[in-house]
Amino acid sequence: MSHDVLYTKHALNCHRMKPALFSVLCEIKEKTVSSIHGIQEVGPPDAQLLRLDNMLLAEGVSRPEKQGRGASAAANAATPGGRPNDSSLEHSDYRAKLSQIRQMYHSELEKYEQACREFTMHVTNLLQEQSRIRPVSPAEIEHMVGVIHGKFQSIQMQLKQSTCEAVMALRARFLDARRKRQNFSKQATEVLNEYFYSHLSNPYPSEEAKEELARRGGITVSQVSNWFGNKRIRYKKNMRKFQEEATIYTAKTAVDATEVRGSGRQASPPSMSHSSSSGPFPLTGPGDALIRLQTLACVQPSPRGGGLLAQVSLWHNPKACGVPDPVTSRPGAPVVAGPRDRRPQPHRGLRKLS
DNA sequence: TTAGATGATTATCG
DNA sequence: CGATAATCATCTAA
Repeated sequence: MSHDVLYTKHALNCHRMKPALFSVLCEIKEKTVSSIHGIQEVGPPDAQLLRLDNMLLAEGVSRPEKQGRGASAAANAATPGGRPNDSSLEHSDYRAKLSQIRQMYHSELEKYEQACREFTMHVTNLLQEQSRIRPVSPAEIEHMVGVIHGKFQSIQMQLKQSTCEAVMALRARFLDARRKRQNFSKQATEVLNEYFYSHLSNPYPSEEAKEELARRGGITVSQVSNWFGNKRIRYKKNMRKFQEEATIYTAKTAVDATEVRGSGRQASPPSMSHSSSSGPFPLTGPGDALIRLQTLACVQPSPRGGGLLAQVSLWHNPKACGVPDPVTSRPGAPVVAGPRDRRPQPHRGLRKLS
């Protein structure tokens, strides 16, 4: 059958009317060429594609499949605070999964490019073949190639899109700090509680105090802020739960004070290199004793409502002492929406990758 | 295995 | 912007 094709083609090429046919085709083409040029839809500016490319590059999914075997393992230092802060194990897990994604991405990309090349070649050959029968300008071939590349590029964009989503999910999975929360060290909680209970009347450390606490506890300043935020709210929520802790730490500071005052200093306060004007920490204010009295007042069983002392203002908020009001608080009440409108919160995790 | 403790995040307010 | 209140997700002791 291919003989037939070859034969007809050959016959056509040698036909005596061929030049005439060719010129007619040229004429028709001349009329329709404007419409071809009209289809100049070559491309959206591709801001989206650019963003995807940038992100893939930033995540290390694109080009350089770095093979840093051997030397990279030793380069894992401790956090500035002190503890080793693990992360090498999960980090390797993360990198393994990222590498998997990258492999998939590259193999798919390679497949697409291969297919694109083959298809382009095929079409080009076809057009060149036809150019002997009908007029086909190089610009037209160029245009066809451009169209093909555009199509394949849109396919690649889908690939990049899904790869980006996979990487984002991976990042969210591993980088969400809540997923690998670690309790603070004894030292850190000690330092924080010490400050909190010796400043019960105003447990709002200044920025410098936060830095100092962070340094002494081996944690970050924002962790100090988080801790104080949590502590204030939870202490206020029910103070009876913290009574024991309070007595422990207030007693501790009291003992420390007497020790320091009595024998010069035998138990050296943890390295106060920071002898600024305000000193390490301000001494206990006169209001703290009162607060402790409030605590004790709340602790008393006092079966009917909180004690009278419980109404004294605590920090900024004049209400709420440890004992929840039996009238207004309904532990078993149907919590449909709660006092705060929590929306469905779609896609927890895609935040925070700037 | 589970309930409570706890560090971090989110939404909202001044 | 920092504080608060609620909530999430993990850790830990029983």
